[in-house]
Amino acid sequence: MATDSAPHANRKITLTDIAAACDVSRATVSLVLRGSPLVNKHTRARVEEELRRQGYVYNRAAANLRRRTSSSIALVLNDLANPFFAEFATGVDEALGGAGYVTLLGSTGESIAREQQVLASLLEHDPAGVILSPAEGSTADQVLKTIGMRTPLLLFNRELAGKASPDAPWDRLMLDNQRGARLATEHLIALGQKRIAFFGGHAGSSSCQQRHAGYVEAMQAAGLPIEPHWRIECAPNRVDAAAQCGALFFDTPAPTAAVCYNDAVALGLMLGLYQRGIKPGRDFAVTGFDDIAEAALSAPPLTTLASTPRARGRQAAELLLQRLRNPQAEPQRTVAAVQLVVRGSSCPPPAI
Amino acid sequence: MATDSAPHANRKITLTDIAAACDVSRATVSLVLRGSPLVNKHTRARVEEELRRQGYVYNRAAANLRRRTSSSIALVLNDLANPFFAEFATGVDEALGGAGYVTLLGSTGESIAREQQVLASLLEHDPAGVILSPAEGSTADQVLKTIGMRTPLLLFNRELAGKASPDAPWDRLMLDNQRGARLATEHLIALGQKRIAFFGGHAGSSSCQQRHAGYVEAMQAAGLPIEPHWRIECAPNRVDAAAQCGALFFDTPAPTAAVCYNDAVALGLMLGLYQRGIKPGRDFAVTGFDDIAEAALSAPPLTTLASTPRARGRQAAELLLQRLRNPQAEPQRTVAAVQLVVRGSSCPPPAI
DNA sequence: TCCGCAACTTGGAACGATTCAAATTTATGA
DNA sequence: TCATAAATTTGAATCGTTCCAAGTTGCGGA
Repeated sequence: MATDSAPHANRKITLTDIAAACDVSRATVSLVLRGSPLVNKHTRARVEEELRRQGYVYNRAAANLRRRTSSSIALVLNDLANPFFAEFATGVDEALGGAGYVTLLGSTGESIAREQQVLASLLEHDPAGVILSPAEGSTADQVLKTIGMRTPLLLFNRELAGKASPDAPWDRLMLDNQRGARLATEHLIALGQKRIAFFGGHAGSSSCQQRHAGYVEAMQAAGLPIEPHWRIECAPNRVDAAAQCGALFFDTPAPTAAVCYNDAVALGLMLGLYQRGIKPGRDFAVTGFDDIAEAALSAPPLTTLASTPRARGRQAAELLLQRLRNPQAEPQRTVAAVQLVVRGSSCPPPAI
Repeated sequence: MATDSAPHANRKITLTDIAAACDVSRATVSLVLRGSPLVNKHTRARVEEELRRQGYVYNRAAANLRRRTSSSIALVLNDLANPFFAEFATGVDEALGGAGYVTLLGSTGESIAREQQVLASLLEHDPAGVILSPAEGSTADQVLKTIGMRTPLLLFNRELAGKASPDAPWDRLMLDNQRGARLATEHLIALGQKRIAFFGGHAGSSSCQQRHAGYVEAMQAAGLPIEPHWRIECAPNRVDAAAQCGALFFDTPAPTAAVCYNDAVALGLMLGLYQRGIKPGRDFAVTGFDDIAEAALSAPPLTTLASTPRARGRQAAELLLQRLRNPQAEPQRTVAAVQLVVRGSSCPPPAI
């Protein structure tokens, strides 16, 4: 039995309906809605009662139109299905929700064409700002063309390609990939490792380049040799990593440790090692990057770099909100620290 | 060097600007925008050129206001950080994007209070519909109160609690938990297993109840005994599952197989088995539920039920879009089939 | 009694689009 | 050449809200 207060109506209740029912003007109802101190206590009570009674729902779109404001932020991700970005999105939504914004979601699946479409479509909804983790190969010119200067942009995780990129007028939040990989490498070196490979990722990707640079930095600082064929590329997933494992052992002496591009690659590599009868964490040291949920639960648990994606999401949202408050400030580049988490997969080299 | 066509302007270009520049009325520009055949070919070209030149961006909010339409759908998830839901969200966004809708995201983190807030906030943006995977314990009354009848709702994954729920007027998309667990159990029975436990999950959760029911169904159909202490509860994660492993072996003869609540539990159980020197897939059969990414990569690979969350996301979007096209149709309850994926973790019982 | 002031309240014009009936221009045929 | 039909174009109202200038009311003091 439906009560009167749960109307089956499909026509939506507006300010005008409430005003008519209370015999006041729309202006007054509007003031009540926004908690203005101007309205009489008694009037306010009457109006609020009526709002409740009729089940009024505020129409933010109309208000935004009139006030020339916006209460949404577009979040465009290259791969929402990836747990890292799912966590990131959760953090973004958390922080934006707290600030009264709503998240417009767009997932591009690493397709540049779809990125353009998604951005264009979301922009029509007039977001106050955009958080973009670009698809691989996405260029600054493209993004500049669709977003223009009309909406503040915060770039996450990857730089845009193209010569326009370096001095493009947007904010950035990046992970400290280089330092992270350096920490991992230094950790292995401190354990006594000398023959250390860099395993996984595509040399084309900017994050892979940065991580590799950190590895090189630590190796050189320690005066250790960097064998070019100890940099092994593979797609950033477990399956391909497991398949490429053999490439580590083409020549002797083979490496006894590997700094991996990320956790997925590291877990895949450990799988591949097992299959060859090599026990990671005892015969061979492995480090990852990201600290995904499984890292702590693998056998052995994975030494890796925690980037706390949810916190990064919150941070991204904060940075963008800050930009909205202060549109004239200089573009800002923020580099988020990552933290080395030592677990069982890293070990000294086996005694000869 | 910024060109004239990439204006640094912050004032937004509207129909009126274009109309003025082309010396036509706003009505004409509007017709051009929507590709009406009414406008003269020559006029159209002129207007389109000007649109491009000024970098006009359509204001969908204004159009929606006037046309009393909406071009967004709210997606509210109990746990976006969970890969299952991240995949689901990706599927939803994919399908909605294709249909010209934009996704308004909300994540509730299993908090009922936050669910209310998020729903209320998203509703103010006037979505055409809502897809909700409710937080555990969320009730039909609450949801009915915030959403009312004003917006079509599609419920995913979980039923709402409360007596109002059964005949509440919304559509549902559920997984076929019962049949899935039955298939897994039947598969084990076909392998010759007789002593089969049901492992993991909270007996309170509706999905766990359904899966358990499927297990019972298959056992009874095969005339096999169901030992009450062979139903072992644990939190749906690896750590707790591994810890509870011992409970399987309290009495003899112990079970030789387990139907697990989900993959996380199954993987944890396998870990626990290893620790007791029992080799899953040889000494003990294990099945999971969900077919998460790691299921195929564990050792042994996990026999499980694939629920293809991305496809479910697309399906959810489709169902909601269908409802929008036909608001008067009867509420629909859809049960998505799950598919048994046989891998190495299921095996015959060890020879006596 | 009248004025001034505080405390409320309100009409009507925006915001950026769409719609439709009506106006205008162009084309057609006798 | 002119009436008429066809092809374009347009003015003004409208969606649901906000904002501002101006209006109303009641009250205390001169």
